[in-house]
Amino acid sequence: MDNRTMIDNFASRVLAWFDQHGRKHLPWQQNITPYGVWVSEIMLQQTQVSTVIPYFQKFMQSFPNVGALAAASQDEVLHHWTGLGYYARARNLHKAAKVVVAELGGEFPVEIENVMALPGIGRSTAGAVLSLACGQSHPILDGNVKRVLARYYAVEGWPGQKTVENTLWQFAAEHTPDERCHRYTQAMMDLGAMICTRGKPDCDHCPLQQGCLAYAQGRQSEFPGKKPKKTLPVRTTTMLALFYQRQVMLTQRPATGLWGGLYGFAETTNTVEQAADSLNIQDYHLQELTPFRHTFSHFHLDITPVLLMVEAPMRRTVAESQQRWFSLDDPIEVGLAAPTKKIINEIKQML
DNA sequence: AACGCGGGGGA
DNA sequence: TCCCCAGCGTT
Repeated sequence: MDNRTMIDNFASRVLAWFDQHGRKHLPWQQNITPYGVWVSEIMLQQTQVSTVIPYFQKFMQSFPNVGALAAASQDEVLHHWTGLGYYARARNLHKAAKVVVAELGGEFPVEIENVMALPGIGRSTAGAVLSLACGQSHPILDGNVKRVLARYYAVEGWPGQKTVENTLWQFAAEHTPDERCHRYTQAMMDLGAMICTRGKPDCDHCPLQQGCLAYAQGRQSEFPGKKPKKTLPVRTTTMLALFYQRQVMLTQRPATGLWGGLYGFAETTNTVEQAADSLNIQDYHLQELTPFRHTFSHFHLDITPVLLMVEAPMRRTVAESQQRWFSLDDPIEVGLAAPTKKIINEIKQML
């Protein structure tokens, strides 16, 4: 075990700060349930609080409990994730809900090993849910906590490196108290989000200023260490917005990989004429839309969208059976990537 | 244009 | 076990 006091000096300063300044009125902090905290933590994994809030509220309205989520279709779940990004999070959340219903009697597990066994939940998210929703004492290490600890201890190196991450986990565990762990977990996230920010940390109001090595050395901006950067390759694609009687044709993408399970426009790296030919389109009128760049973590995608107004809907081959026509007059209730939505909006503007 | 974000899955 | 992958908002 460890030899930490129940609440060490570090933790007590963090907790006292939280009592005064911490966030206590976030939507997932009301009527706290493991399910609600779980959903919020998954949404928060790569996304800031202000972005998450409206998504969380709509999600919880549509899927108020784990049973409702498990019973929903994947399209319905991805639709609620449209615009949030990292769509594997939604697929894993949905998959995990089905596991909870099918194998755990609909009860979210309370053993950390069982929580971590669910798809999409690792050590940090498991610790966050169990401490925030169940009052269990577990450390977390999200981006906020990494920043706070890397600065406090002047931890050199990029946290994506295993050794650096292990060091940070050790510090995280060392300070996590047995008592008031729910508030401590929330406090560390708030501290990173509100005080110990990436750009301009507000050290004057930080409860950890005393003892912070980065502050003492005036090196706040050097921690955490930066990810080694590489120039992103550029890929190009032409997106074909097939248009017929105020409807656009979208195709569901494969379940895994980029934009997995989302609906998108037909794409080609050939000419529009060749693409139209291979889609069995005989007569059409072409209109150029606004090209733009969409950037992923690994590459830039330069998108040339074209509006392809067809005279008749093509017959579909078996391979194209994922194709569906969506009316622009109705809400599109499937998952859409941001560029797809952007193109649809441009088309709507023109109508 | 650069940056940062948790976890999955393949090497 | 390591390393690559992923989509946005923010700065």
